[in-house]
Amino acid sequence: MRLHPRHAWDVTPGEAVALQKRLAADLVTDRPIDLAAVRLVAGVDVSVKEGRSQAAIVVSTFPDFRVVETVTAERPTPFPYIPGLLSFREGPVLEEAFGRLAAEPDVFLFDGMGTAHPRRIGIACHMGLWLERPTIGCGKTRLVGRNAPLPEEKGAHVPLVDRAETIGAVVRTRAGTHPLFISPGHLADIPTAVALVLACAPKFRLPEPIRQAHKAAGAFA
DNA sequence: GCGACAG
DNA sequence: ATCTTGTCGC
Repeated sequence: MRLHPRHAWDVTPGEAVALQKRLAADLVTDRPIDLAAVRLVAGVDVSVKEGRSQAAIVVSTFPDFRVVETVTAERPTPFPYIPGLLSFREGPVLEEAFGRLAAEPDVFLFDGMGTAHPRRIGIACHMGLWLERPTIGCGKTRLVGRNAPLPEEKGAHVPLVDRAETIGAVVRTRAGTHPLFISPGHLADIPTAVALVLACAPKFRLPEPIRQAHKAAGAFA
């Protein structure tokens, strides 16, 4: 895919925070995804083994999830894990993997946050700027925000709120399991992000594209 | 100063 | 994220 890099990744944590504040102003997080037009969805994930970061992007058809393309990339892990700065740890290897992608997915699902972030720019937002295509953040645990009790039934969702701002939604993709923290990345909005994630998780807690990417990322020794 | 803290 | 076997439950 053609990428649109906005800066180099070799920065200090302090510089990373400054970059996030500048980039956040360019995000579009109130645009509905045209769900009826979605034909291809991509799942994005990174695993780390012995100081090496391994990225996988798996593109599949929607809504039947048949894999049409898988790309991977691997390189030394360049940045420590610091809550709020995940992009700077996983961005470089993802950039390399995106560059190898031939397909042009209609939407990308990320393992991590979108706007549900202290500065409203999680990894799904950040890479969305590189892709200039709709992206969605799918966190397995909370980074920031509070929410009202979530009903037990599959499909239930409540707003995720931080500093009086609704930044995403807590979503029950499956009864009897922990919910997902969903938020728009770039070129998306909360309602359609939630709807797409639910459509991508007909059977398991995690959306199918992310399950496929997770499997691919951890599967190349 | 004391907690919280995506992957 | 990763270290790690068997085991409880649908």
